[in-house]
Amino acid sequence: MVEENGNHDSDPLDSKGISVTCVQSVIQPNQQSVIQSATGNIQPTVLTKGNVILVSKPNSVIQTPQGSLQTLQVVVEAHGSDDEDSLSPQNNIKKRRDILSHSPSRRKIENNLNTGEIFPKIESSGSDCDSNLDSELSSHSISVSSHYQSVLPNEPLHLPSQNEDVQGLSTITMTTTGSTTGGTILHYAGQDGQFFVPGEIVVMQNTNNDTTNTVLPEDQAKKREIRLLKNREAARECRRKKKEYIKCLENRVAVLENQNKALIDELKSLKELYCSQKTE
DNA sequence: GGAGTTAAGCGTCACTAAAT
DNA sequence: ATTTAGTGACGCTTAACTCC
Repeated sequence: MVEENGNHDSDPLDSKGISVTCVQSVIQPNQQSVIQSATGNIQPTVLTKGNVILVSKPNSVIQTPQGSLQTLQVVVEAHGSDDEDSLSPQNNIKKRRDILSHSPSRRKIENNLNTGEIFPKIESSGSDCDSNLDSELSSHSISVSSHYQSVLPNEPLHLPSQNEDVQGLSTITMTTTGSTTGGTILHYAGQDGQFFVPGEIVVMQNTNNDTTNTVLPEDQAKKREIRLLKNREAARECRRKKKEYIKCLENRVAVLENQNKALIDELKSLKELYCSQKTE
């Protein structure tokens, strides 16, 4: 709630979102004071010169033994790490952007795919249901470099080399047998299993030997879903903190400007006093 | 009222540092 | 080495605003 501190090491926002911070001297009392926040908490605090009073609630008040009251603005400041992060080497940023420019967003890829009408359009509305569908679709699609092979009924189905151990594709030898209306019956070679596939069959063949995401197990999709959910919440929290940080910086600017103005006025009056005493 | 612009917010991806 | 949390960047949507 209230912190009096002289160094710059404290975290601006603790894990519970309570602002605890310190900035350079905004208020410099040199006697014992009572800090009273708007919530009514009273903490006797000794303030030495150069320290700072920060409150997380607006309209808090400082009360000195002399009885003078001072309404405070909320001032919260993050420690230097944020600024340091933003000052990372230029080539580092360039590198990142380079990578990003060569790695278009998933949505973009989806749009490209959608124009080919291979997949149903994926709506990104953020609902759980949609994100399920989203994750499932992206889980089961092969990489962008995959190509597609159309198979017509009664035609032999050409799969990747059977020597390749491509999970879910080459390990299953299939032949198309007699087509039924609007679909094809597929048989697993050497097994009794068979299933009906309505419409034209499209085989997605992975060309880069990446076997890991050909078919993702259910728990992998679930993991992804959890990761996305967590990241979504993390992003929300991150934005909230950022907003708060910017607000606090703006408040600090206002306070420092006021202080600067007061100091200029004080200097001016002292100069006048000095001049008048000198002329006497 | 429709078109264009802008700012804010969101979800996602990629990356990093810290924790395990 | 792997996992996790935090964050910058990107693309998208939407609301508010301005101009014609």
